[in-house]
Amino acid sequence: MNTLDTDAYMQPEAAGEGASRTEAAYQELRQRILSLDLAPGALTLETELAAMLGMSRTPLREAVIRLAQEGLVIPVPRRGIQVAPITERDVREINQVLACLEIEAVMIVAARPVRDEEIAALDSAIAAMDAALESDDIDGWGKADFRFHSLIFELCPNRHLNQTARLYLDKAHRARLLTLPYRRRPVYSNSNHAAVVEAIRRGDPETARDIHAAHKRRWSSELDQIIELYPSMFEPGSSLD
Amino acid sequence: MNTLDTDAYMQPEAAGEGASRTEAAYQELRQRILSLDLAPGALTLETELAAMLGMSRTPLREAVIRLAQEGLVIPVPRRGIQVAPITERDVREINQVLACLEIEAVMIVAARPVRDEEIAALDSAIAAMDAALESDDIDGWGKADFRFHSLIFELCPNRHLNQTARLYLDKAHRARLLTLPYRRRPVYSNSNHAAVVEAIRRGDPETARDIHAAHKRRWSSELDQIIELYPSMFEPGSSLD
DNA sequence: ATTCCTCCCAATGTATACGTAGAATCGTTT
DNA sequence: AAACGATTCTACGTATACATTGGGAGGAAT
Repeated sequence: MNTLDTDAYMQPEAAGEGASRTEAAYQELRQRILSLDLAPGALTLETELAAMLGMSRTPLREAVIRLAQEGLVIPVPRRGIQVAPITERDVREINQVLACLEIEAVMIVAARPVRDEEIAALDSAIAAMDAALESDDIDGWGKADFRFHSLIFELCPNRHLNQTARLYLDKAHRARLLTLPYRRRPVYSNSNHAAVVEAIRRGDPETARDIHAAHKRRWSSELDQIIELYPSMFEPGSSLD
Repeated sequence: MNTLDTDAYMQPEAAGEGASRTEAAYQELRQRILSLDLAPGALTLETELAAMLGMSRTPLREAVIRLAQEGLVIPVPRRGIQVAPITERDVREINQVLACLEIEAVMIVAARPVRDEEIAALDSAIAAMDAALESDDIDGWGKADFRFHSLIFELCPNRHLNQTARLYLDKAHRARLLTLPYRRRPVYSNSNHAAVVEAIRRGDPETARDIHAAHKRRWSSELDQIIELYPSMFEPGSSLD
């Protein structure tokens, strides 16, 4: 770390102590983008971002390159770094890929012996979803649902699948932050998830796949309705045009 | 120089002459890695790579970061940039993900109207595979096969799927460069591909999916045999896993 | 007023400088 | 001789300097 004399720009919290500045910038920006704290479509200059994060342009650029590779950011030559907009098309495409990966993952998980504690973790996530539904906590429901799907992928021994899926999971989550306020209460999701877990416990890949596929198909059409109802959702709030 | 048939360009701009040094380094290194020109597991210092490409460390690092994000390279803190090794596990995982994505893609393509010229392109790739098989040109067969699968994804309107799949296609291609010399003549692949194209032409998603799924399953088991026969294939001087 | 041209500036791409940390080497001690 | 310690040296992370280039503002001409 660079702690010679003028330590004017020290970050007191610094959870990730040993992490490099590049890594810190990457995590920070990623978090802000995924949480919509940085608005989709927003344009910011490298210099501004660097200043915002209290570092020079070098580590910032490296972080941005990583984010660009993930599709979370689009460097626009002379205008700045653009936070990836969320188009209607993106939402559909992302969910299609995610569904495909997730169905595969569910099948893989069900095809291998699963420990009780793993089942318990899944059940716990479903319980959290139920609880959130009871108290009309749609945000809490979203979090629990995200946790459930994360778990599915984590239980899957295919690291490549896991890694790629997480990327799409994150993107889907970001998109969902836009759609959540407009969704009706997602009642069937929970019973479907429970049925999938049951199939996993029984070690029944085909059933798990079918249930999950059906669930995904249902969600897809629900998404279509939402998109149709609120097409303005995806208007770039702070886009250049 | 080293121009393989993988003309997978990114969105920004064609990587030709006006490209930035970062872009040039990225393309060049990527090509070399995918063609096994840079051996899996090889360690090279940033300085050496920069010198090799005739540029300073800055653009080189940016290229390396992109490659690292794709999993083609692993920067090892004090030892250098490591070209991603190819483990047996990697091969299995990559093919599993790719199969999953490809089956989805085939279904999507078959579900939408396909123009004659698109069918023709697919047929042409299959013809090239046939011709290569006739003349025992296993390398030519690999290229044509790669082209066929690329086409499948390109005909798929889902850009996210396309992009992610291309990544896995490239990785799988790299792994296949190792296994190609050991493969028996892949006779059934061609008839399967032809059947898939036929299903696509008829607009029959389910059949296309089933055929392709069966094909992928068969290939997967063939791969298993190869791996079992030649486990030494995957041990260049890497020491991870 | 609109359009085109020119000039200026600022944002980026790239090179370089610099401090730090980790590894290897060499010397010392038991 | 082996183990431990100090020292040097090297590779990397980060900051900064610099050149280029594209874009926009302003002016002139129609």
